[in-house]
Amino acid sequence: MGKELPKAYEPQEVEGRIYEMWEKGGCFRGHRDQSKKPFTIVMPPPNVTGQLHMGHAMDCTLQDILTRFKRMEGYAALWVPGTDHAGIATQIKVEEALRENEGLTRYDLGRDKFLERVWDWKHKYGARIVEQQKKLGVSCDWDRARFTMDEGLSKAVRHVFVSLYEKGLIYKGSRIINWCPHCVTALSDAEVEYQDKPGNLWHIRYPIQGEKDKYVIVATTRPETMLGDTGVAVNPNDARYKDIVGKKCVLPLVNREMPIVADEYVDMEFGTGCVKMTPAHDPNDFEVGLRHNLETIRVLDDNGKIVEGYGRYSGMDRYEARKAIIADLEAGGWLVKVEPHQHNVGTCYRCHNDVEPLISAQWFVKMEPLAREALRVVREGETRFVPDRFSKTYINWMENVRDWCISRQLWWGHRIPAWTCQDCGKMTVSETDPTECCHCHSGNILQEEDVLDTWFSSALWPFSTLGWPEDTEDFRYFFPTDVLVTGYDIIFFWVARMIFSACEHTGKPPFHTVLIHGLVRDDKGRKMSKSLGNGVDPLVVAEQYGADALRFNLVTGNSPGNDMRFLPERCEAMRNFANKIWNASRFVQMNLTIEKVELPETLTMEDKWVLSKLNSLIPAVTENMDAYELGVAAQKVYDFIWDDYCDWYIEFTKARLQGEDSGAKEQAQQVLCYVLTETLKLLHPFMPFITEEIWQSLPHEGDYLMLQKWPEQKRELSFPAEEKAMDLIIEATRAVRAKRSELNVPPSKKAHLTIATEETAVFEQGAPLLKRLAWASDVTVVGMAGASGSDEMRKQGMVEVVTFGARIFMPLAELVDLEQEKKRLEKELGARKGELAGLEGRLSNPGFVSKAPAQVVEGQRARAEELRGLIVKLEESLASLG
RNA sequence: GGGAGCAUAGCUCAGCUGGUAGAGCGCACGCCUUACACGCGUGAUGUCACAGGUUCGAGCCCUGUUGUUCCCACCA
Repeated sequence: MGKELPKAYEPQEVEGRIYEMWEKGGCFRGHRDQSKKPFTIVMPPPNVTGQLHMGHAMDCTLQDILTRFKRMEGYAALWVPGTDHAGIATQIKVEEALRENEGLTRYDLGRDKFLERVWDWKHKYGARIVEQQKKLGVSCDWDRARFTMDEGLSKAVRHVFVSLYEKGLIYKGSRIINWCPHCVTALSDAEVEYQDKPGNLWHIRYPIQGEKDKYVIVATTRPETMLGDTGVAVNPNDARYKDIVGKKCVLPLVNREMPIVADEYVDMEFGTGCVKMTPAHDPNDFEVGLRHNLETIRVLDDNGKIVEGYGRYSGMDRYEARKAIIADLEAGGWLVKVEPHQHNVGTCYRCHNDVEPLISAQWFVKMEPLAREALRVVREGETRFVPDRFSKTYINWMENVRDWCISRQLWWGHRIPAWTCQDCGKMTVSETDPTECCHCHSGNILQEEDVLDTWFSSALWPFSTLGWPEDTEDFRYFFPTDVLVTGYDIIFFWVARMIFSACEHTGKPPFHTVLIHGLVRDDKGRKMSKSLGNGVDPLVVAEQYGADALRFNLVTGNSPGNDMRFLPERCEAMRNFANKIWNASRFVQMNLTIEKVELPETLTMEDKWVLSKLNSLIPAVTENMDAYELGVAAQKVYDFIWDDYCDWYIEFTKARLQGEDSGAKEQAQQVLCYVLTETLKLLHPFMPFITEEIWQSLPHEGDYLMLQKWPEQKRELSFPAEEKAMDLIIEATRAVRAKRSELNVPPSKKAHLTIATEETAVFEQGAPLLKRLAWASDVTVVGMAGASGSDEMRKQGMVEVVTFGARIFMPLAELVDLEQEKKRLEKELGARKGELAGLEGRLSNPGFVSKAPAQVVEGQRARAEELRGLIVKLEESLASLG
């Protein structure tokens, strides 16, 4: 207490210190407490590859707000942090570094040595992420931090794999999958991003066998795949090609004989109506091939190069081969025409190179049985998306989901726990490393080389982090978790998979609410990206404006699920807000004489007004929080602090604080402190640092603001009459100020106010407030005893201001331009009459009176009554001007 | 080809279950009114995309149109 505070808030000085205090105090720890309800959030684990970006900052902020709110509400709050090993992404990074620094590939090092390097990387960057998160003020339980490749989580992965395998829900098979030749691995469907790219449609002539000068003309966007063609298909209903179905054609350049088949798949309208079939490199062709027994011939190797056996093309990269093949087709007269064609190309979500569909032996999760329950829990509302529209996205995806390719040809990840016997060929799948074949007991077994999709382990995150599959106390108490907060961009990758995984393995959906937020874009609305160089580093912003300002920026001014633009000037505005609170607190602390905050027995009108305002703010904010309308909640607190507390209440108290009456002084201090303290609690989830810092320096009980009880509405602190009365005072203050401003009277020039009103009691009480805030030398309140008094004052050359509650006179008439004043009055009168006419129209409408809620009708009646009174006063005032 | 979002003040956006529009920034004028110039006071600015409909009443609900962004989908 009594500590001298700097004039401007310095977040850099405060934040680190406060965070350390919380950590030391164990404030973040989630304690199992049977007397409390748990509230659990698991953090979407950031990749160990990178650093925090603005999207993470938003994601963390939302989670932190919810966690802090629930913790204050009395829940046993637990927020589990962690990081993801991010298979492909991390492996690529480490490989790049290896190549750049040492000119080596992972193969040069070998699997074990390479993995050591990745672990080094993980330790370095994983720690950095934690540091960054702490700067934002996240209140997660660091003791429970997990990594997807921790021993416990790896056990969970093995357990799930074996369990699904034994249920027949995991299988290995040769199917068309998406292959990234750059990352040299298979991808799941979700990992392919489709982009419209300009390309060509090449029309190629395939001669019909045994018939001179007869051809079929096929159209293709990927001519290099022709090397793997094993047929041509036409639509069975296509009259043009009826006669050639069943015949054979010859593949140019390769001279392969291929059947011409009829299949419904072919669209007669597109291209020439003839389609070359490449079953090994196109998912549709693969299907057609199955129906017609076409051969599958793979012509691209894992690196996207043409395989052996194709002469000069062999060894060529796919793009090189395309050029060469087109050139040769042209030279041979096989190329009929080329037309530009926009087409949808699949690209790798990690490296953005074109993906090649190809046949490969991979592991899959059978989705149909798992999707059933995952659909049910969302359809029946056991798991709810906020905003609700995302449940449609989810359902639509889940309804159409295909089997999930989970094997990756990488080294970094959970190695597939399957061993093939070199003697009998049988597969052993086991949670613990087997020493012999489960079938023939031969010791000659070899483990699969591949690892699992990163998302296979993240899918288990909500329960694997709590100790599952062990039956741990944490798991029993904290699971299912409550809210999952994430961006809409990973609903398919992650949210969907967590839901079906939890349903399958724990029998429960992993959380009851999925809070979806949008992307943080740059100030021009573009995605922030490394290549554009338009990314804004949250830590730089936090350093400059304070983490609280950054957090407040990220949660206000946007609505759930929608993207937001990051505008630096908004950070400035939020920093100004922080500073405003800081200075309000400095004011409260100046000459503070109380040591304990207790509301006094007797309260003034303005005390009751502010308490009453606060009292209705509390449930409003709480309701918004419960409805996940965090931005609205924050905005309400902001408005209360700036408008009600600072602009009005603090000003109201100055008269008492600077007066002689020590009792009144103390009373004002009590109310100031009380309201500030309660407000700091409401603001704390949004701006944890500054609120804690201020709270610590105010009279308080308890150790930490962050562990205080969330405010509750109190019936005895609701004062509607005083709110109304103060409205009159505030309105009068405004009216006087407006008039003075209009007349260009500086605040230093005080004027005596004479207030004619029917609410004499209110204005007498409010006189000291008006005197101060309306820059009056003195205030005299007279009754509204007829127009005579008013006329008298007008005669004395007073300026008159008319409000709902009063006529206010001040001796500034010499400054008034009569004509302008008349115009102004006429304008206001016109507007007021217009408003009244509207109201009267509505009130005389039987439909409105009978159908609208009584409360609304009553409100409008009262308003009309007020307006009538005002209009009378305005008319008189106008008349007096002649 | 399906689905979704958005269109509100000069800019960026709020607007909860329908009761006649708000914020921040910017702009204009005036202020060092002893917490704050990262501030204070006052003010200007909107056919809430367009057209219909439901309703006593629509920025908000329904239908359609236009523009725009995104997601999903195997059209070679």
